[in-house]
This record gives sequence, C-alpha cells and structure tokens, in this order.
Amino acid sequence: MTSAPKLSDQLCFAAYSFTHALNRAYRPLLEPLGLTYPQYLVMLVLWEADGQTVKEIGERLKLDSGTLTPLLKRLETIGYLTRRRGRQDERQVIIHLTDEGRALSEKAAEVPVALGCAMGAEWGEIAELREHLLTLRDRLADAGCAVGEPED
Amino acid sequence: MTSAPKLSDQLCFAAYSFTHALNRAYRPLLEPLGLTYPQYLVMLVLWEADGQTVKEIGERLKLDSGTLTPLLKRLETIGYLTRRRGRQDERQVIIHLTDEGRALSEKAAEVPVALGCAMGAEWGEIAELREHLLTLRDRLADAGCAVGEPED
DNA sequence: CCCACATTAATTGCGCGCAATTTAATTACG
DNA sequence: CGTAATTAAATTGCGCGCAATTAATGTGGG
Repeated sequence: MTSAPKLSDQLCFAAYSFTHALNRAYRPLLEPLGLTYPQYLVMLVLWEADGQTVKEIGERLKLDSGTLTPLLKRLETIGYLTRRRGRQDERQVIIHLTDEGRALSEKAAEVPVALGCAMGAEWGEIAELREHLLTLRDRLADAGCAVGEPED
Repeated sequence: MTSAPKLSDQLCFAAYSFTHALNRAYRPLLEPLGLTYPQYLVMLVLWEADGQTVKEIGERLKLDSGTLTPLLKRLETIGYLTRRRGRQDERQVIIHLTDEGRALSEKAAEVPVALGCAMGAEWGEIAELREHLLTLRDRLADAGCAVGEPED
C-alpha cells in the first residue's frame, strides 16, 4: 500500500509550524529593539561572551558564514557591534559589542518573560521539551543516517 | 539584575535549531524527488485531498500566498500540479495534482521511515512531542499575548 | 443600479539559510 | 625555504517566509 504519509502524523511539521509561530511571536517583541530573531540569537551569544569569531558564533548557532556575514554586517550598520580582523590570525573576523549593543541586553531581558507568558507553560515542562528537541537534533546531525533502504 | 537570557535556556533556540537540522536531514531524501521540504509539505496536503484552493493549502500549512504562489508555480513547472482559476469564483486558484504528482506519493512513502530512523525515537515518544509542540504553537498563535509591559 | 466593502491571489521588498565557489591567510610537508 | 593542503570569511545564487501593497472578483446596502 505505502499510502502517502499524513501531515498530521508528522513531528516534522509540528516542529516546522511551531518554529514559525515562535518567529511571529518574537517579531513584535524584537521590533522595538531593531532585531530579527536570528539577530537576537547572535546578540544572545555575544552577551554571554564578547569577542568571538564568526566561526565560533556559527558553531554555537549552527549557522555558516553565508548566513552570518550579511547578518553581522547589518548589526554593525545599526551600531550594535564591530567586525575586526584578528591580529594574530588575519583570516578570522572578531565580533565585539559596542556600548549600545551591550546596553541592549537590559531591554532584551523582558523578551523571554513575555514569550514564556505567551506559551503559558511551566518551567519544568519547557525544560523537558527543550532537552528532548536538542537530543533529537543532535541525533539527526550526527546520523546523516545514510538512509539506505532498510531490508524490509 | 535582569541579566541577559542564556541561549542554552531557550526552548525557542532548541526548536529553531531542531527545525534546521530536520531540514538538512530531509534535503538528501527529497532531492531525488525534486522537492524542497516546503514543497513536500504542499504535496502531502494534496495527496490527502486533491483540488484545494491556495487559501485552503495555506490554512493547513500556516503559509500565505506570498510564500505559496511562487512555490506552486515551481511545482507546476516541474509538472507535479496544475493551477486553474475556479469557475464559480474566479478569485480562487484551484490546485490539482497531475498523474506524475499523484504517482510521486509512492516514492515519498520511504521518506518518513528514513527520518524516523535518523531520529531513532519511539513512536509514542514522537507522538507525545508532536502534540506538545502543536499545543504550544496554537497557544502562541491565539495569544498574540499583547505583551503589555507588566507593572514591574 | 451603483458604490462601498470584503475576499482571494499575485506582486514587491527584505532577511534569512544553505550549497557551492572564491579569496586570502595559515599550516604542513618535502 | 617554497609549494601544497587547510582553514576562515566572503560571495553568489536560489528558495522560502512574511509584511505590505495591488489587482481582480465577489457581496451587500442604499
């Protein structure tokens, strides 16, 4: 039979549409800060540790330079960070927060609170779900899984 | 204090990076079918019920015409579906599968199997996670949550 | 009948996300 | 040394995803 898979059965679609709903929920919260959601993620990474290379940021967020380079240039234009070539290794570009970029974390503190409210979920529940997703993500990333046709 | 939120604490980032990992896992599986993941979702919707309008497909997938119109045009070009104005309401565009598009569901049947393998998770676990995500998604969509600044 | 309003797609503009390629700098090796 | 291999970013091209606008069709009220 091998009937077509059903949309409603798919974890993948659930994750896909949940992510888009999150993005839409973040938008009005981040707009006053002048940030998109991916830009907000980069700022989170920098608020945790300033002075990282593009590569380090990319490893943290699982993004490559094709995505990060133009994004970082926009954040530089806004004035939240600076991009400088490394001194001892000129291949690297090191990202530093400006005072304005650092100051932004104060305003951003309200964002996750508002999001938690919008989801109306408990901390334990959120934490469990988060671990679950990260576990599956890493399995997908490691696996590649080769996808050979299984012997029946 | 209102210290900056931590990336690792965020359900949102977990969902975000899980979705991207899924996309990357789907890519090699869907490439032989000539589909991207969003295109695959549209095909899923059509395999369930042929002859839907753009609006109906969009409601199912939570996508608007700005996304769907060019995507459907690509699928039309490939030859998997046709786009025709409705007869009784000429505002609507009705999407019909071609024979080739219908036949594709056979080949696509392997895809979710391979994905399930790559995640290495149990059916019950998957189902639970899926319901969880859909619940939170709908809360986010309904809420809008107004995000008024709380009175401290 | 005509006009205001609503509905459906299409269009435009912008920002990801990623594969593939290019450029420049560093490292390893003979 | 000097050349090949490696690494880090940048660039190019394409397909979403969505806000905002536009165009065309349908509906209802005076």
